[in-house]
Amino acid sequence: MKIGDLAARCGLSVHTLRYYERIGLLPRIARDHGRQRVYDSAALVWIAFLGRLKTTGMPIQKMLRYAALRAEGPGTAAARRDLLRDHRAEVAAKIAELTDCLSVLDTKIADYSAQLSAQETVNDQPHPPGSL
Amino acid sequence: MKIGDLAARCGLSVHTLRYYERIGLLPRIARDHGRQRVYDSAALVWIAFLGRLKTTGMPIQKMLRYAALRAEGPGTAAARRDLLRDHRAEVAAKIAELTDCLSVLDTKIADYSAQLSAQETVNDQPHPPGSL
DNA sequence: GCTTGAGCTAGAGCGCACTCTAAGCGGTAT
DNA sequence: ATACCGCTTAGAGTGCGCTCTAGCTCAAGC
Repeated sequence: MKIGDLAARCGLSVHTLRYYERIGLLPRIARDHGRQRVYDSAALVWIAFLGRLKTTGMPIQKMLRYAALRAEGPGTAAARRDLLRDHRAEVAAKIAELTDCLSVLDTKIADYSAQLSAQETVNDQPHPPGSL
Repeated sequence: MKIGDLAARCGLSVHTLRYYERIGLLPRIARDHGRQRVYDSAALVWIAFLGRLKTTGMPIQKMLRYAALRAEGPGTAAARRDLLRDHRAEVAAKIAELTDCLSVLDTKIADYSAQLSAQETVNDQPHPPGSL
């Protein structure tokens, strides 16, 4: 698979794929005779996982630490687990925070709706119930 | 309340408060005789709400639209409600996305833990159960 | 009255995560 | 064989959201 194919499949741009490689997020990619990168499906799996980390707000520096541990081999499993545990806690906290904000938004939206339907009632009924 | 007091109370820096004002996120603030900003507690409430929007990932451009509607007066209640509804949907979607990622992380963490405890068993028991 | 600290403005600088450009090479279709 | 498309590199540029600096005024405490 060449870089354009991979880009189409993983949803990142060609530019971004080369950028990720440059900074060390992707391991060194094999090249064909013409020095063009050749990817295998493992790259796709790894990129998908990076996408999860990104979605959950992990900064690139931390992804790099994880990628470096991964590149070091199986001896770093404990460190990688700890890093993910740490991140998991952050994600859980973020979900709690968002859930909290959601209820604030709901209150605010309900307030606006109440305000608007009161306004509408006034407009629609110059002689509201009980005023006659 | 002067800008330093407000900064201490709302958790934003003095720089950020002036920046927010400059771009229009905060309404024009009253000044004292020496041209220093004087805030009232309404500013604190507004900033707290902006904080909620920020926490939930609303970009400044969208906050500016909301702030502009707010500054226009009560006639914009419907537009503001719609904007918040729209944002509420995004936040709910984000929560769902994060929750999804959380289970991926949990799986990954469990995999590492299983791997590690298998490793540990091998190390601890040169003659594991059944090998004698 | 003098120092010190806080506030003022305009504008420059920063960190992050891309995103794009320029200039050039390689392989394929016509 | 020529045109074109995708790939290559190094490095510059972008957009966001601050964050800080320089050079100044102002106000309060000693």
